[in-house]
Amino acid sequence: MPNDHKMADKNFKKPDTNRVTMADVGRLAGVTQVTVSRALSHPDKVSKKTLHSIQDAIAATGFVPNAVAGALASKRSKLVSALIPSLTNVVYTSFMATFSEHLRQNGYQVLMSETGFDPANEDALIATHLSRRPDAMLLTGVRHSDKARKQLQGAGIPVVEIWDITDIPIDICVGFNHSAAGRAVAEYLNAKGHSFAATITADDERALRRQSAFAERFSTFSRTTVPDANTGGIASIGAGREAMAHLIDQYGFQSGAVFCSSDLSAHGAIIELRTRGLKVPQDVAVVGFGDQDFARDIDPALTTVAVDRLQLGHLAASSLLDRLTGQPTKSIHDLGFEILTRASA
Amino acid sequence: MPNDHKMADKNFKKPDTNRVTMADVGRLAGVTQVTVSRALSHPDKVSKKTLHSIQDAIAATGFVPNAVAGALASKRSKLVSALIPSLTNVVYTSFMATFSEHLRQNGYQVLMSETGFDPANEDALIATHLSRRPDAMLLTGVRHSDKARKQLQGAGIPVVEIWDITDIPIDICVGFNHSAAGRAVAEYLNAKGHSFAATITADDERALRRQSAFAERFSTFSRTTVPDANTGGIASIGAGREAMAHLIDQYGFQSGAVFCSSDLSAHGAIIELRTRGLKVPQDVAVVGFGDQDFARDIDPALTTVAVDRLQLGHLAASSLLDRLTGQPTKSIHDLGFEILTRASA
DNA sequence: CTGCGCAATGTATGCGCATACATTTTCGAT
DNA sequence: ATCGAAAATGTATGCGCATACATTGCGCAG
Repeated sequence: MPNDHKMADKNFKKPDTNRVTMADVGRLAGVTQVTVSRALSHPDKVSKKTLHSIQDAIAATGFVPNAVAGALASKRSKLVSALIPSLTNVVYTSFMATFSEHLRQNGYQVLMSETGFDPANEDALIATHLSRRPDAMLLTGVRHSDKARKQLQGAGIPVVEIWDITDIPIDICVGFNHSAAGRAVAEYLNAKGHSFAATITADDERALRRQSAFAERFSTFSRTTVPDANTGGIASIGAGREAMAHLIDQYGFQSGAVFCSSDLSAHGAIIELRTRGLKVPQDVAVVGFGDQDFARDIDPALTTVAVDRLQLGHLAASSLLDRLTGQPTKSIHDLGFEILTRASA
Repeated sequence: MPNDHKMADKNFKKPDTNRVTMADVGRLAGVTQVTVSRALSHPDKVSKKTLHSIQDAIAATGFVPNAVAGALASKRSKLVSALIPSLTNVVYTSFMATFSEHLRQNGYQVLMSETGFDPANEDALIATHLSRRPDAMLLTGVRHSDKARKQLQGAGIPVVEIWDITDIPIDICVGFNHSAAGRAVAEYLNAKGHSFAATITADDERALRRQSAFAERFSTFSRTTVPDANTGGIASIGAGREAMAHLIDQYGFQSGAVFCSSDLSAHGAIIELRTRGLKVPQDVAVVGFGDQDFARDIDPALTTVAVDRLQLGHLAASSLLDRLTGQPTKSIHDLGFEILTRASA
C-alpha cells in the first residue's frame, strides 16, 4: 500500500479512468453483462453458483455500478431533488434529515439545493434539477411561479410541497395553515390577559402570513395596533435581539407580549429583555415558533408553536414513495400545530 | 410471482413521459441533434441565425437537457458529492452553503449526504455516491477506512478532506490542527489565571482530539486532572446544560474554566450555570468552539475558538476546481484558528 | 423416454447525448 | 471570378446499463 496520493497535475476523468464495467465483471465470472446486471437487481433470478462467482468477481475488481448509465437505460434515476430555502436553518435541515433517511432506506438519494428564499433562484434551480431527471421533487412552500409549475408539470414526476397547505397543490402538499397558527397565538395571548402585543418577523413569506393573521386577530381583542419589527433576511438570535431593542426603543414596548416568527429570534428577544432588566414573562411574554430543540432548554423555557416535523418528513417521503409505486395517496395533508405552553408566555 | 410489471394508471416515468430530446428540438429548428448540442455548450460555434431558431424551438417545446445522458456520453457528471457528519449542525451546513455556491457558479451541483459520525455509514455512502460518477468528492475529517481510501483511489477523482489536516491526505485537505487548538485554549485559560478546568465534549473524533490535547496541556500547568463530561451524540444546548449539571453535581465544579467542544454546548453550560446562580465568568469561565453566529449575541458573549469557515468553503471548492481544470494545487491547507476573547472567559 | 414448463442465461437494442471526424457552406483575398 | 481556409453543419459511434425477447438446460409427469 504505497502512499502515492500524488495524482500529478494531470486532468481527471477524461481519457482513461480504467473503470470496471459489468461486462468486465461478467468476463471474469464467465457470464455476460446481463447476468451481472441481474445478479445485482434480481439476485433470485440467478443461480446460487453464478451469483457467487459474480460476487467474487465484483470484490476482485472493485466494481462500482454506474448509476448514470443505469438511469439512462431504465429511465429511473433513483434521485429525488429537494429545494429548501436555507441550508443553515435547522427547521429545514432537520426535516431534510428525516426525509432523506426515509428515502434512502428505499433506495433513493436526495439532491438538495438552497433557494435562499428567492423565487427567481428557485425557477433556475428547478430547471437544473430536472435536467438530472429526478424521480420526484420536493419544494418548500406553495407559492411558485407559473414557469415553475409548468416545468414541473412537464416533467411528469411526483412533486411534494411542504410547510404549507393549499387547495391547489402541484401534486401533493404536506403542511399546515400558517394564518390559523397566527390567529391561534393571538387567541392564546388574549386569553392570558395581554392587551398589548408586538411581533418580530423574518422576511419569509410564511412568517409574514402568520404575522399578519396574528395582528389582525389580536387587534380585534385590543384596540391597539400591533407593531412589527422585521428582522430582515433570516432569523437568528442576533436579529431577535436587535428587533426587540427596536421595539423597546422605538415603540416604548416595556410590557405585553411578543410573537416571534422563529424560536431563534424569540431567544434573542429574551436575551435582550433580560439584559435590559425586563422580566420574562412578568413584564414581557415571548412566544416563539418552531419548537426547536433548545426551546425547552433556555431560561425561561420558551412557549412556542410546534409542528410535528418528524411526521412532516415521514409524510413527505412516504407520499412520494406511494406515488412512485403507483399507490393511491391523499394529496393534501394538514398536519396542524400545537401551542406548547412553557415559562416564557 | 411472475409478470408484475403492470403499474397502476397514475404511475410515473415508465412508458410515457413524452420527454423532448435534442433531436426533437433540432427537427423543429431544421437542424440535427448535434447542432442543438453545440448551440447549448458552444454557442459561438453556431451561426446567429440557427442559434436563434434553436432557442425558439427550445422555448416552444420546453426542452430540458438530459444531464444523465450527457454525463454518460461525456464522462463528466458535473456533480460533486459531499459527505458531512450532520445536516442539522450549522457548523457543517454553513460550510456547505459556501462550498455549494462556489461550485454552482462553476456549473457543478452538490450531492450531499450525512454520515451521522458513523464510519461504517460513511463507507456505504461513498460507494453509493461513487455510483453516480461524481467529478469530485468532499469528505469530512481525515480518518477514513482503508476500504474508503481504496474506493476513492480507484475512482480517480479529486477528493478534498475538510475540517482537519494530515500529512497524508487522500488527495487534498483543508482544515486546521485540532490538537493545537486544544492546547491553545489550555494556554489561554492558564494565562487568565485559572487553575481548575473541565471539559464538555461531544462524541466527535475531532472534538475528542481537542479535548485530550487540552487536558494534557492544562494538567502540565495545574497538577489537577481535567474532568470531562461527554454529551454523547451531538452537541446541543440541552446536552450542554446536562453536562454542566453533571460536572457540578458529580465533581463539585463551582469555579474554574470549562472548555466546550461546541458553542452550542457552551451556551447550554452558561444557561445551567446562571440558573444555579453561578456567575460567568467570575465563578466559572466558559470557552466554546466554532464561533457560531450567536456566540457574540448571548449573555455573556461567548469566548470561543474561531476558524475561518468562509475561507474553508472557498478553499475546498477552489482546490477541487483547480484539480478539475488541471491546475496545480497545494494539497495541504492549514487554515489555523483564533481564540476570540469575549466576556465569558 | 418423450415432451412440456420453468429456471437460467444469452442476444439484441436503445436510452439521449458528446465527440471525433467528414462534409458542405461562406467569404475574403487574389 | 477563383481558390482555399475557416466557419457551419452533418454523420457515425458508443458511453454502460436495463429490458424485451430468444435460447438453452433441466426436472418431472405421462
